[in-house]
Amino acid sequence: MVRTICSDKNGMKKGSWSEEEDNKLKAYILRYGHWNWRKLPKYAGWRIRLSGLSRCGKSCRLRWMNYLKPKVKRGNYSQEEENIIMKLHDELGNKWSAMAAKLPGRTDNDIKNHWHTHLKKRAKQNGKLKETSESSQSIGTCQFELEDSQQRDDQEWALDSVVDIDPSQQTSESSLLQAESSDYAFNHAMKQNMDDSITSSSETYHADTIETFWNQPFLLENETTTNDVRASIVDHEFLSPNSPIYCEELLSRYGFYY
DNA sequence: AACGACGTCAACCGCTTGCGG
DNA sequence: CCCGCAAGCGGTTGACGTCGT
Repeated sequence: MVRTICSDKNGMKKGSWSEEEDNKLKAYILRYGHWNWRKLPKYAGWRIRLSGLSRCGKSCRLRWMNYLKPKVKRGNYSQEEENIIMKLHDELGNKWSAMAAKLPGRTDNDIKNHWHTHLKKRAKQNGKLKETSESSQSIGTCQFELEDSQQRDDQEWALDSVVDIDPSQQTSESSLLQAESSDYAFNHAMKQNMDDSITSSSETYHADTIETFWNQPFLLENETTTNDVRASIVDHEFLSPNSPIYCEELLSRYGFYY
């Protein structure tokens, strides 16, 4: 199922991601944001190719978007989700990203795969059914159900944006959503900081800081205190001082800090 | 048990789009 | 307006799993 690990001519690793790489990428993005995918691995691992992340930016982006990003659901499609995908495919064609936008937690890649492996056949069968019996009552009923479920899902998903969390955490989850919606501003600030850092006279210091990030061992929640972590995050110069909520939420959501 | 055919899905590739200089 | 770069998108690949013979 997974590709074997190999390298391209630039020494960039290809193939399946190891757990360690996942952890590093996740930790890096949670800490610094993804202000520039192409430069991410450069800043993150270029100087420390042997112990860092020797992946191209595209690969990093894909891994994050399809696998590591919070709230990404995989597999176990519900009947309603499948119905919606089929309906959307009817309307939109192979616009996987547009479909993903309407199916929170699902990625375009995942929907595409699910379509090709499960739903395409069903769609063909339905097509045949339609051909043989345009006015078939069963299909009419089916379409009603789809529209009905779509409306219901739209409502539920609006609420479900805050999903599978315990009620005591809902406030912070909402805050995270707010923080996520300001990703652009945050990433822009990050980029500014990074660009400044690279071009400034203190380049060595910043590069070393990032290098340290990749080389230092992961600290699990029980190895540090929340206050220490909070202080570490807020004190870190790469983080926007304007996004304490973001920091707070990373902690409450992931419970760790690298 | 062995083997081939088929299914699944993570990851890659190349093209398109959008944006800033 | 043009050019270059980065991100996004959709098609395709390929390795592993599963099933049938």
